[in-house]
This record gives sequence, C-alpha cells and structure tokens, in this order.
Amino acid sequence: MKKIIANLNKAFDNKVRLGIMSMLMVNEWVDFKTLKEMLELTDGRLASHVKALEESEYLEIRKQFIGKRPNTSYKATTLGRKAFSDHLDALEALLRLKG
Amino acid sequence: MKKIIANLNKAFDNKVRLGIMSMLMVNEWVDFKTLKEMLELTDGRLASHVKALEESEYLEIRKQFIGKRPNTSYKATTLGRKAFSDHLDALEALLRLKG
DNA sequence: TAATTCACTTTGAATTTCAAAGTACTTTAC
DNA sequence: GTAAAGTACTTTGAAATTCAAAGTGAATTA
Repeated sequence: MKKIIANLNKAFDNKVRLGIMSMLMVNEWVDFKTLKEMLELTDGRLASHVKALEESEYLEIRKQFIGKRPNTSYKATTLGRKAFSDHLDALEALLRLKG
Repeated sequence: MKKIIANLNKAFDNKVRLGIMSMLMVNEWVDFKTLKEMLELTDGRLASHVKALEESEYLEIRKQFIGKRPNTSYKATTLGRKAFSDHLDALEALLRLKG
C-alpha cells in the first residue's frame, strides 16, 4: 500500500512538458512552430521546456532547412517514451485506488 | 484543435496534491496521519499542501478528538471533486490525441 | 520526568516557472 | 533598398513554488 506517488515522474509535473510529450507520443517528429501553436506558448516558454526535456534525454532534436527557412523538430527518445509511459501508469495506479 | 493544456488545473500539477485528491475521491474523510503515511510525507509537507487545497476550497477540514487525542480529517468539497474530475478529463483528452 | 504523539507553523534556501526583451539571420513586402 | 515579419532561440530577472528542518504546544504514555 505504498509508493503511491513516488512513481510519478517529476519531469512531467508541468503542463507544458505533459503537452509536449503527449504530442510526441503520437507524432514521430513535431516542429517548434507546431508545438508552439498547438500548446499556445511563447517562444521562450516552449524553448525552456524542450531544453529541460532534452537534458533529461527524453527527446532529441533535428535541425534542418525547409527551403531557406530554419526548421527545428523534436522526437521522443525511447527513454522518453518509457519514462512518460511509466508516469502514466503511475497516474493510473493512483486513480485505480478508486476501483 | 486548441486548449490542449489550458484545461489542466495548476492546483494539480504537484504530486502531493494529486495524491491527496486521489485519496479523497475514494474516501469521504481521511485523517492527517493516514494521508501522511499513505503518501509518505513529512508533517510540514503535507500540511502545506492541504493548506493550499483548502485555500482553493477544494477540501474541508474537520477537527475533533478521538479519546483524548486530536484528530484532523479532510474531505473533498463538491468544488474540489469537480475541479479534480475536470482535470482528469483534460488529461484524458490530452492523451486521446493518441487515438 | 522524559520521550512520544499529533498537528501543525515558521523559516529560509533552492528550484522552478515565466514574461519580456534581446539576438541573429533570412525572407518577403512595399 | 529598407522595413517588417518569420524562425528559433538565449538571457535576464522577478515571482512563485517547493521542501527540509526546526520549532511549537498540548496531551499522553513509559
């Protein structure tokens, strides 16, 4: 009857990071602009959170040019997917106290 | 295709508060000591988070004596249940991007 | 009478979060 | 040809959050 909240990952206690990871669970690569628009964020706020996730090695970055314009995309790493999935399991377990 | 994370409630981005609310969704009244043990928290940490939830009017407090010992219990208010439930719906919606 | 229980409050430091502004380079519009 | 807009940041600094640790006070059991 222990470890009720211990398995919740601190990396995902923030809305923005939850949102980013959710998007990246569905779509392989999502670019900066799309994330920014979908999650309704400022540049700085998004940049800081992808940076945090990158430092945890939960996502990887690809920089390229589309035409002449820079384009930066993000993808969840295997580690990131695992961590997020574990977090969701922990959340579910928490709520399964209900049943 | 908007409001992906806007409906997530800031009050529940913290593990401890998630844990407290989860317990209170299942059990009408839960006392301080039980919460503390179940969630493996220090007195101060638990006290600060129940205080925050109380200030949001998400839970109510009942103080009584059991025998000669003080006993403090908490219960989710209707507002709290609604807020938590909405938060979970928002979480679900977020993850339903998947399907 | 000393230690323990219960439920806190206070303090202070560390961490986190965020808006705002700045950077740098490119491209499109006028 | 210059001004505005696009892309993807970084920096700065202030505010908010989080937490451990220690203190409080009243009662109780050893």
